[in-house]
Amino acid sequence: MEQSQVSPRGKPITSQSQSRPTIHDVARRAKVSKSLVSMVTRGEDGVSAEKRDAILEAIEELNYRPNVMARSLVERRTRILGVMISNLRNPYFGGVVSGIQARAAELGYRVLFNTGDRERKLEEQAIESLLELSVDGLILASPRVSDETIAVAGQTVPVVVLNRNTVDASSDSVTNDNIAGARLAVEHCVSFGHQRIAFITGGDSSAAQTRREGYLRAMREFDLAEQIKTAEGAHTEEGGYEGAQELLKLNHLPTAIFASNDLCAIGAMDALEDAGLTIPDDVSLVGYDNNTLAALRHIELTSIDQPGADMGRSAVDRLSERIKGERSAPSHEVVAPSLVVRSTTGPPREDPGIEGVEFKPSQTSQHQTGDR
Amino acid sequence: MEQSQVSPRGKPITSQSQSRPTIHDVARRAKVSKSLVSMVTRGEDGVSAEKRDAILEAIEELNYRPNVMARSLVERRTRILGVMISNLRNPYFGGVVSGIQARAAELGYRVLFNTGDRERKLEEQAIESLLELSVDGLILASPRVSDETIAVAGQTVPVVVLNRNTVDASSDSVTNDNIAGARLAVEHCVSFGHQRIAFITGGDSSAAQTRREGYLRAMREFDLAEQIKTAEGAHTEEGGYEGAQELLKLNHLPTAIFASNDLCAIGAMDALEDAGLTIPDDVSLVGYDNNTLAALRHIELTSIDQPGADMGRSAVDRLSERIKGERSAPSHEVVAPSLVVRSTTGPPREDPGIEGVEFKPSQTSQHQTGDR
DNA sequence: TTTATATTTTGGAACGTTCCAAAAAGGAAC
DNA sequence: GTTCCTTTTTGGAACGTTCCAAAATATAAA
Repeated sequence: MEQSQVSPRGKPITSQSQSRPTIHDVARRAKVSKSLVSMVTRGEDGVSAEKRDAILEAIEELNYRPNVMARSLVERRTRILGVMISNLRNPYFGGVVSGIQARAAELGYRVLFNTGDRERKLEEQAIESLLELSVDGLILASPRVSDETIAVAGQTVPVVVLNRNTVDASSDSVTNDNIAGARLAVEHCVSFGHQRIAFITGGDSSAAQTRREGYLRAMREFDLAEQIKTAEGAHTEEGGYEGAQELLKLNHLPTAIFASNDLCAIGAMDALEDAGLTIPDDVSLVGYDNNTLAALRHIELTSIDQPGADMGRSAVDRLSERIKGERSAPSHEVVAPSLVVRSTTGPPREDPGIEGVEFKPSQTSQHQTGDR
Repeated sequence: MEQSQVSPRGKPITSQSQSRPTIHDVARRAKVSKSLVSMVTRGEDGVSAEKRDAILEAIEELNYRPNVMARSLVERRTRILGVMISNLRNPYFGGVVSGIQARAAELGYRVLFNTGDRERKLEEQAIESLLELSVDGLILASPRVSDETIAVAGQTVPVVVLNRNTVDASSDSVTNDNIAGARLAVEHCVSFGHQRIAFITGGDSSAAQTRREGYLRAMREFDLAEQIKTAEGAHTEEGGYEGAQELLKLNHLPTAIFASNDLCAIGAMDALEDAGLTIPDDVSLVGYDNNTLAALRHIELTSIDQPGADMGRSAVDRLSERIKGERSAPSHEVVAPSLVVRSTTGPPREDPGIEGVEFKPSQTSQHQTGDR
C-alpha cells in the first residue's frame, strides 16, 4: 500500500518519505526570491534586516538545510577532504585521524574517511571512490598503492601523502624523520652502554626502509659498524616474533634490539620472553611509533614517538594551501620524532668474559617467588 | 561548431586546472548523444555493441568519471552510507569497520566514516555533517548522543544503531547479547571451580549496564548470589586498574574477575600484577570484546568475542532493507557472543582452609630459571 | 514494396543550488 | 517632480547528471 493522501509535492506528514524542503519552499514562505534566501544561507550581506529575519524564521520553521550536492555542483567544490587510511587497525592512525579531523573542522572542511584494509587493490578502489565524490583534496595515510596511482590522483586533485616518500612533483608529503628517529633509538641504547644493537626490519614500506637506513647510519656514526646485525621482520606481531627468533639463533646475542615499529617490537618481546630472557635485563628493546599499545602499562615499551596528530594537522594545512592555490611548489615536510623512554630499555648485563664486576642484575625480579 | 573557441562561460583551457571531462565531452568524442553515454555508465542495456564500444573507448581516453554530485542530485539518492564511530581508537571498531565496508561494497554502496572522538558535542556535529551530505542511511556505532538526536536523525534517513539499545521506533539496532556474554564469562569461571567471581563495571553506556546485569543474573543462576561483588570501573585501562585496586582491598580476594571490556581487563591485569599476584594462578581474568589487544601473544586474555565484523555487515543489511523500503517495522537484532579461552583463566588456587589436596599449581612456570 | 512492430537513439526537462546582470526601490540633490 | 546615485531584490542561466517521451532506425510481417 502506498500512502495515498500525501500531497504530490507537499508537506510530508508521514514519517516515511518526507522530502527535504528546498530553497524555494523557504523563499515562498518568507515571501522573497530564492536568491535572497541563498544570500542569507551563505552569510552574504546586503540583505535588509527585515527580510533577513523573515528568511531566518522560515528556515527555522521548515528545518531547512541547504542541499550540499546541489551547492557543490554549481560551486564546483565540495569542501570535503578525502582521507584514505591504509590500516585503520593500527592504533597509530587514531592520532592521525584526530589531528586531521580537528584541523579540518577549524578550516571549515568536512572529512570523509575510507580504508583499503591493507589491500592494494581495495586501496585503489577507496581512492577512486573518493575521487568520484570530487573531494577538494586527498590525504593518503601510508598508502600501499603504486606511485603511479598517486600521481594520477594528483592530476585531478591536490594530494598529500603521509608517511611515505613521494617522488611525484604534484603531491606533497608529510613524513617523520625516520633517519633521525632510528638514530635516537640507537643513541639511547648506546647511552646505556650497549654495543651489540640489532635491528628487526619492517618490510618494504617506505618508512621501514628508511628506518633501516637510519639504523645503519647511526651504527656507523657511533663506530659500531662491525656490530651491525639486521633480522628480517615485518610491521606485525608475527614479523617481530620471527625476526627475534632469527636473532636468538646467534651464538653471540645482541644486548639491545631496535624493532621497526611497535607491533614488531611486541612480537619480538614475546619471542624473547618465550626463550626465557628478561627484558630489559637480558635484552633491551626499542620500538617505533609510540602507539597506544606501547603505552599500555602492561607493555611499557620504550619507543620513538611519531606525532601522529600533528602530522595529520599538518597534512590538512598543506592541502588547504594547495586548494586555495596559495602554493604550487611541492612541499615535503619532515617532522621530528622523539624518544619516549619506558621500561624495556636499560643497561646491558655485564659481559662475563671481559671482567669480573660485582654487578649481577639477573635475579632482581621478585615476582616469581610464589609468595603470598 | 560553436565549440571551437573558448566557450561562453570560460572553459579553463590551462593545463593546470584541467576541469574534469563531462558526459558531453565523452558524447562528442564518441559521436553520440549524452543520453547514450549515460546509459552505458549506468550499465543499462539496449545500446548497440558498436556504439557501446565507441563510448567505452572515449571514456577510457578521456579518463571520464561520472560526477557523483550531479548524479545524486537528479537521482535523489547518494548511494552513500554514513557511519559515525564513537571511538576510532578502540580496536574493536576495526572489525566493525571492515564488516561495514565489505558488505556495503557488495551492495553497491560507498561508505563515509566520521567520528566524534568520544565527545558528545562532536558526535552530534559529525552526524549533522553526514546528514547534510544527504547520505542514504546512517550507522551509529556506540553513539554517546541523546536518544532524541538519534530520533531526529531517524526522521530524515534510515538509522541503524550499533551496540546500544534504542527505544526509538524509527531506527533499527544491532547489538550483541551482553546478557548471554556475561553469562558465558561467569559460566567459564564456574566450570573451573571458581566461586568468588567479581565484576568490574564499565561506566554508564548501554552495553556496560547490560553486562553488569548479565553478571548479576548469571551469579544468581549458579547459586552464587552471596559471592556477588562489583567494583566501579570504566571501559578504559585506568578504569580497570582502579576497579581492581578496589577489589584488592577486600580481605577475601576474589579468585576470578570478569571485566566489562578488554581494555578494562588489561588495566585490571596490571593492578593485579603490580600487587604481586600471578594470573591465572592467583586470580583468573576474563574480558569482553575480544579485540586485537586481547589476542596479543603478550596479553593472551580470555575474552568474550563480540563479532564486530558480522555486526557491521548486519547493520548494512538492515539499512539496505530500509532504504529499499523492504521493511518498515523496526528490527532489533541480537547476535550471539562466544567465549575465547586464552591463558588468563584457569582453576582457582586451592583454598588452604578447606582441605589439603595434593594439587599445587603455583610453581608450574619454568620460564624463570635464568638458564637461557 | 508497405505497414506494423521492435529496437536504438535523441533532445529537452528536471534536480537544488549559486552567480550575475538587470530591475526595482529608496534617497539625496536640484 | 525630476534626475542621478545607492542599495536591495529578482529572474534566468549555469553546474553535470538522469529520466522520459518522442524520433529515428532496424526488423518482421504482409
